[in-house]
Amino acid sequence: MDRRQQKTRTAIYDALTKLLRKRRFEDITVQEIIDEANIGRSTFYSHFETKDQLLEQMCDEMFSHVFSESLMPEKSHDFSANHEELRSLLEHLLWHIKDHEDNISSIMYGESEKLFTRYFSEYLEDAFGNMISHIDIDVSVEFKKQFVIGSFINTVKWWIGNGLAQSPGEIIDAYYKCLIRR
Amino acid sequence: MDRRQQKTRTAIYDALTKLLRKRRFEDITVQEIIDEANIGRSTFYSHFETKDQLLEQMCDEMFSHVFSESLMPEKSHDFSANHEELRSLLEHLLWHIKDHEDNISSIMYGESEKLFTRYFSEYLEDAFGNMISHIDIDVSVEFKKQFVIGSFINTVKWWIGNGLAQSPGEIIDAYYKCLIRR
DNA sequence: ATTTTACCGAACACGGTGTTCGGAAAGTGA
DNA sequence: TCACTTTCCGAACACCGTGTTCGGTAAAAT
Repeated sequence: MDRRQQKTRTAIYDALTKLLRKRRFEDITVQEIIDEANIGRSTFYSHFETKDQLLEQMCDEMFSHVFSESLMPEKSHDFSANHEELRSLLEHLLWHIKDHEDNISSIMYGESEKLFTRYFSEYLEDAFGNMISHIDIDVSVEFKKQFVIGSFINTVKWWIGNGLAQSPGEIIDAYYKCLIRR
Repeated sequence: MDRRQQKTRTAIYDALTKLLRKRRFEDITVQEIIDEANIGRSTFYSHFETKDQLLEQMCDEMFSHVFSESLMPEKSHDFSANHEELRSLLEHLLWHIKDHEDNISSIMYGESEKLFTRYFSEYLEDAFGNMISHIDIDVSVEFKKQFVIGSFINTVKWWIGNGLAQSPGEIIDAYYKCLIRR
């Protein structure tokens, strides 16, 4: 693969990441990205069809790394027997997020937040999967799913919004305490 | 007050409401609103400085009605003694939302969802207020607040997203079951 | 050395936003 | 009814951001 392509690609990503630290994606102009990345206008458009596609691809790359396969449990695994395992999976995930703090914090404001929520939901639906059906409350499965996953994502967003002030362990702890109430 | 003003104002609101049923606010053009409302361009801009201001004012009016003062408990009221009271307050609130189903459902997609969340948070912070500090879990007050309010808003969003399929009572029921776990 | 590929950037077409202004029409008050 | 005030109308305009085009240059691949 041509080195030139890689260079401009990362230049664009870096430029956008930097700009996202100061304003929301919607308010950033293609011209600004171009200037910051120090590339030509047509070069930008030969890499990305639109500004939105750039964001989508950048998020794609990042989130697929954060939620990497290595973190996924076996589909068939049964967490009901062992809550500790799910717990450590989630904590692991938060550590990954912490690793990408810079990028993620930038992305979490404005329109791009929704991409995060989408990815996160999909991932967690697998992660929580059969654990949810084992929660013994007289409420529809759909509602339970919505509640458990929604409140987790919420918590993570809150955590990120607060600048990741707590450790992943503390967050999972608090989340579990609120959810399980032993 | 001049009848003409009222007429164009409601014409604009109605037009936007109608258009919002089909696409997101970001994708709606001022020209479309004007055509739908059947008014002149400069008339639109004599009522609203920008397209965004229109949305904001419309939401302002609507949400302040949904979360109307009549629903607010006394600031000093202590819900800890009587969960039933908070419960009926929340159910009451959901009925109000159901009354405005048309408008709210439209607004809940796209950028405008955030306005809803903002209003809702502010309102609930008052409503839940001192109830939260009485939840006996070893977790910071900030976290509890985030968890309780966040999961409630989440639930309501989910409910709206599903076309308000359940009754307000059912929703509050399920929410309480998940939150309290007696 | 030749060919392929990527980059450059000025110029352009297009579409949406918000402004201006003179004239028409509707409301107000005597 | 007549003057007057307010609102509405809409065409024309300036402005800005998006995405395209194309001839030329530089870098990489063979």
